[in-house]
Amino acid sequence: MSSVRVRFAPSPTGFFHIGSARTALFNWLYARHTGGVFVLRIEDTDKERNTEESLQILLDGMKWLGLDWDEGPDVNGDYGPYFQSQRTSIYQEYLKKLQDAGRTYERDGAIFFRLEGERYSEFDDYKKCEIEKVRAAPQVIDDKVRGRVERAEEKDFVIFRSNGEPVFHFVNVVDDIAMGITHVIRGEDHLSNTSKHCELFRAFGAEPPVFAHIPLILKSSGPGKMSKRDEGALIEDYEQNCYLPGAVRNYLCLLGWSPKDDQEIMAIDEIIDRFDFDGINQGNARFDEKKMAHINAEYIRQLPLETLAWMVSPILVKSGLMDTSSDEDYFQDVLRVSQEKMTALNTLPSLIGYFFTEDYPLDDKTRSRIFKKGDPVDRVIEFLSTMDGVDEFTSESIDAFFEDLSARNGFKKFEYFPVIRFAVSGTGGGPELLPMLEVLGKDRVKSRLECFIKKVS
RNA sequence: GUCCCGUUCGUCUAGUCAGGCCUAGGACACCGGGUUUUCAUCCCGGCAACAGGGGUUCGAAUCCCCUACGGGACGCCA
Repeated sequence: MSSVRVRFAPSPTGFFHIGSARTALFNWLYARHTGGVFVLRIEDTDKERNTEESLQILLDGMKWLGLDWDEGPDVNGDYGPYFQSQRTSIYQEYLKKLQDAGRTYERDGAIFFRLEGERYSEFDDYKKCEIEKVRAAPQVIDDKVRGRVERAEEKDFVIFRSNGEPVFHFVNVVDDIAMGITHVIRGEDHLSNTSKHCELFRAFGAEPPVFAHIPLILKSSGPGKMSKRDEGALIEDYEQNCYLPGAVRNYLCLLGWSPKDDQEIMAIDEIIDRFDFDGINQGNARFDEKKMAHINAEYIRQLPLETLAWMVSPILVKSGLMDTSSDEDYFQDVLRVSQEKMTALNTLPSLIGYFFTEDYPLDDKTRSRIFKKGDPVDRVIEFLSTMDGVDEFTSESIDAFFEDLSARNGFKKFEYFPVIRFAVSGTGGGPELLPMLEVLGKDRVKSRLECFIKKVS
């Protein structure tokens, strides 16, 4: 039995940031690795930004990534409620403890937390004014990622605003105590807050949890950490763009954590098994959309055909290429020959669209390439006029037919292939030609070739 | 400005804690070749890094110090 309790404590802001998602992921991985409990706590004290919709985006994102929580919204636990907006009485109770201990005072209507130590006054270059400082004892944390970090807080800080609401540092610590959180895994941007939090833990007579400050995700180019405006920063966009959640999750695992051998594509169970603090890096990681796309492509190509089919079907329906009455066997055949060429699901309408419509566009670049030397249409006419001789329309028989044709008239196969591909698909790429022709079927190929001849003549 | 954290190919990283096994490994990207007589797949090859300077040591990517650079925090935001 494990006693580990970790939490992810997002505040709903209307989007699910990739950095938050990775923090959630690392907490989740650690909980699953240790057999501990993963708590989802919603920090919704900022009333302005917290709407029902914002919460939904967050929960959807968590579910999409497969990060299930053991306690939190919709999942009852012994430490609820899990919305900070519903915990005001708990905060009042804890505030009273500090007040009774003489660790608070009021100024300008706000309640401050009083540090212990020698007080003095100093000009603050940052705030450009004289402020009261405190020589407090340094708080030493034994960070699981960074090792020993020592920092002294030097100013009293607000714990309740003048409007009566508690601030982040206060609720965060109180909830961690009240919810029995044992390990706090969060972004490095909180490292400097940790001395504040330790002061509070100690003032409450509680031993601080184990801290692990994970590196931040930096924008792919330019300075600074990833912000919501950067390309690829929002989890909901990946869902929108038909990324596979497992691929996104796999990539996120690799940003700031390493299994230490050269493995990259890993099943989630294996990652859970191998995930631990010593695999977490100290340096920040720069986001790389190309690598993300690469891992997504690997996942797509490994997908079982049935799974691929139900993922792709709505995409094609949406783009108007397919409807519910479409031929299921044909659809599966198309996917079977095309899967190895796929790199992204949202580009599928352009990659395999021609399988589903007779009104496919002819790519200009390919057209000029094919028509550069001589008139290849003759070849199409020739093939069309003799293709009735092919009984079974399979890769093998079509291949044999071309061999035969070549032997008779002296043309090489490659003098037929490009133009025939172009004629039946309008593109210069795609699956291997012969299997593709087989899937399209004799009738479709024949009528497309006829149309093509009319179109280009 | 003050405090905290960091720094290995363009990028993610292995190697650092326990100094010799490192001629520094893998992956993405890029470049070249091949397969596929197509391509956005696949295979092979190539390019490319220990931030700089001082120490310690027989020996330093690895330990120590300094500098530079990067990141973060310094809110009655979270």
